[in-house]
Amino acid sequence: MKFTIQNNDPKSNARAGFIETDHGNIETPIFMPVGTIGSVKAVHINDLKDAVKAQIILGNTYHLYLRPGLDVLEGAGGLHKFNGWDRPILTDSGGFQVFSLAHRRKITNEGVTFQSHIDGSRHLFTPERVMDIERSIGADIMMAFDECPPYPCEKDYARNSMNITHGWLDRCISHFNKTEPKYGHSQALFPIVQGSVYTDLRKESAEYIAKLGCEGNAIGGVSVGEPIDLMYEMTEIVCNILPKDKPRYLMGVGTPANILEGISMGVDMFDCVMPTRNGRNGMIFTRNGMMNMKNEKWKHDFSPIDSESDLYSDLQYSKAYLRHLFSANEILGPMIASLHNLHFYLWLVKEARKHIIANDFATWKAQILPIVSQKL
RNA sequence: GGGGAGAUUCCAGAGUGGCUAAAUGGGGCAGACUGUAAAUCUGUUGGGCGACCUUCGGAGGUUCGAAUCCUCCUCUCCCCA
Repeated sequence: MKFTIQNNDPKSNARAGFIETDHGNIETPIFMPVGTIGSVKAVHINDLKDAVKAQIILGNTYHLYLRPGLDVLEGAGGLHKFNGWDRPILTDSGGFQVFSLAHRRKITNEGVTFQSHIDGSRHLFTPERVMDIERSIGADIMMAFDECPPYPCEKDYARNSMNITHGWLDRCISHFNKTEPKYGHSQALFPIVQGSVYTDLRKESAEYIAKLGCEGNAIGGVSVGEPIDLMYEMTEIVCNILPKDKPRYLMGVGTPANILEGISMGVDMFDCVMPTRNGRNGMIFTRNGMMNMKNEKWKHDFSPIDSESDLYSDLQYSKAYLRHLFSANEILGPMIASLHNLHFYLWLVKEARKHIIANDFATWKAQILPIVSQKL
């Protein structure tokens, strides 16, 4: 994996670049659709490639390990072959599930004992085990196994959690270096900065990770319910410490506004369930603001879903029809909305990239941010 | 023609003397959603939007008090001829 910066925005820390992987290049800043269980919910691979123009998607170690399981994934020849996505894939390590499935796990220095949310069976995840699983999945970018602390979180807990994450990280790197990719393409390992909302912990964690010289670095433990200003504050602190010549990944973020702010702080990669989950729940993001397509106000609005978009379905279907699909609980509604939202998110980062290269990102951001954030 | 059951708030459907503006479900309306246990979850749904007023087929009656009891009327459904 190789990261090249093409241009730095003169008035912010935003930068445009590209990442080269064995499955193709990724232009940054980039948004990565989330495909937890090996599928970006409600969206076909073909649409993801041709309509959304997604460049990289996510998978999740914990979920894929439980189902379909490693025998199936290895039998298929890795996740790329299994789901037909031949572009880059990033796998989250299951660290977020340490947080989201908090009531069914136990954390020790050794690792985490999980109880499966599917059948209640117990599983032990250690850093070594997670590296092995991510090797079996075959992601181009593997995330280190971390603990994502909740918010709010006492400082003592946050410090201890950060130290555990750092200890696990050392073991991840060591095991990563001892093992080989299984499918002939190279894999990179990204460590994850933690430290909750405490500036000194965040600095300590970022400095710890900056020294390791990994191929890319991630900021975790944000977007877990903390005030947005705190998220921005932590992101900024960490970005200023992480190496400039390596991609920075802000995990789990976020709204269009969050992404624009993140880019201006120097973040290169984002992922979030919001475009797909909110899409399934009837909410769409557009360059003119956010719309709840279930609302009565669209009932007789026969104009295209998004007339400024170049996505076929945005022009083909009307707002009234999309509202009807949601009212009738038709599966096509979530499909159209998810596709639309992903297309918009990818459009947004592509536009941002264009303006970074044109040296007017900050101006453009100031202009578009209030517009995309409003409710229609 | 004979016998029986029933009419409840947008719909379906509980309720059978006061705790009932009325269960529950559906529908409607609105909100939430940030490394996905999510095609999910939450709120609200007579009016005035205060301690107030009008509701449970219609009219009358019993009672301190009725959606709930009585009388008549209207309509619906079922069974037997």
